[in-house]
Amino acid sequence: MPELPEIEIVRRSLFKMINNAKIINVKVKNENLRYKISTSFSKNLIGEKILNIKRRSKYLILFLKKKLLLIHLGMSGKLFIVRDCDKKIFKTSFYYDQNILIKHNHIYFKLNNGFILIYNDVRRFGFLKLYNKKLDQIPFLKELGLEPFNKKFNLNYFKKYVANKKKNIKNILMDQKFVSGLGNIYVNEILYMSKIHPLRIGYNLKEKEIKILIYYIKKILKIAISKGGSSIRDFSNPKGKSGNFQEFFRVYGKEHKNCSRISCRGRIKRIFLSNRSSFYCEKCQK
DNA sequence: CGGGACTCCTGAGGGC
DNA sequence: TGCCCTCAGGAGTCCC
Repeated sequence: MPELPEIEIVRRSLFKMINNAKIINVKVKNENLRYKISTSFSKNLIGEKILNIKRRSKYLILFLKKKLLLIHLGMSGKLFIVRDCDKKIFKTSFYYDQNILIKHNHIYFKLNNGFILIYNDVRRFGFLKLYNKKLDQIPFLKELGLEPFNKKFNLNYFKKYVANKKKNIKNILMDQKFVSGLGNIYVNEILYMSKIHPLRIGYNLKEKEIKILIYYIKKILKIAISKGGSSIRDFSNPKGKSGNFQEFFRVYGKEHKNCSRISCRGRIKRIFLSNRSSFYCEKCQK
């Protein structure tokens, strides 16, 4: 599901509602996520207070007193916050919200502020891991490239990385070791806005094009965050509110439609790169 | 190195 | 109605 803007929306929502809360109970309904939840997971979390909530790339990090809880939502992971008014909620891996069946609740965190935090994940590609380490010692985070909003993510960094890369630009932008937080939707949108073809080879990019790419990477992510992220299928923040950046998509999912640029009106094509859909305008993306 | 195929998993949507 | 197929905001591995 989620890329940087969606994770940032989730983080802000969590921060408002559960920062400083104490975890008073944890129930694991299904330990078979991407990585198996360890048997000591609940025991190690009960009694801990949430002291801060940060985002790095597509990861959420809950800071506890001496521990860190790392959360990755994979493709379909969600965090819900519900009022702790239904005593039955801990007994099942589903519940009804306004008569809608919510399935695939895998972990419940009962908090001392009247809320329950729920980890829900249909496809179970996401994971949660508890660490006694410091942030800079966590393997998943150590390998990540720069955040797009980091000042060091600039022309020099980009040029240097791309200089002798034979990779195409789509896969370069998708590579979390280069720039972290972009995923399939936003890379499609960024390349479209930059008028750059997804198959362009890294070392062939001109300085001017790199500048444009950097500009749109930051700009599109910022706008997406301001719109509450993208809700195609069913992304929502932990309070259940959807984002609406999907209404502003210019290419993603627009195969066979005309380019939205009035001066172009070319056709939007779809190709597959590394098994992922790539949408682009065959006329204006060079 | 790079890219394609395939893996994890469930469900929505289209075609017939 | 149902069945079969493809595809899905991620990311890793294996193979050529």
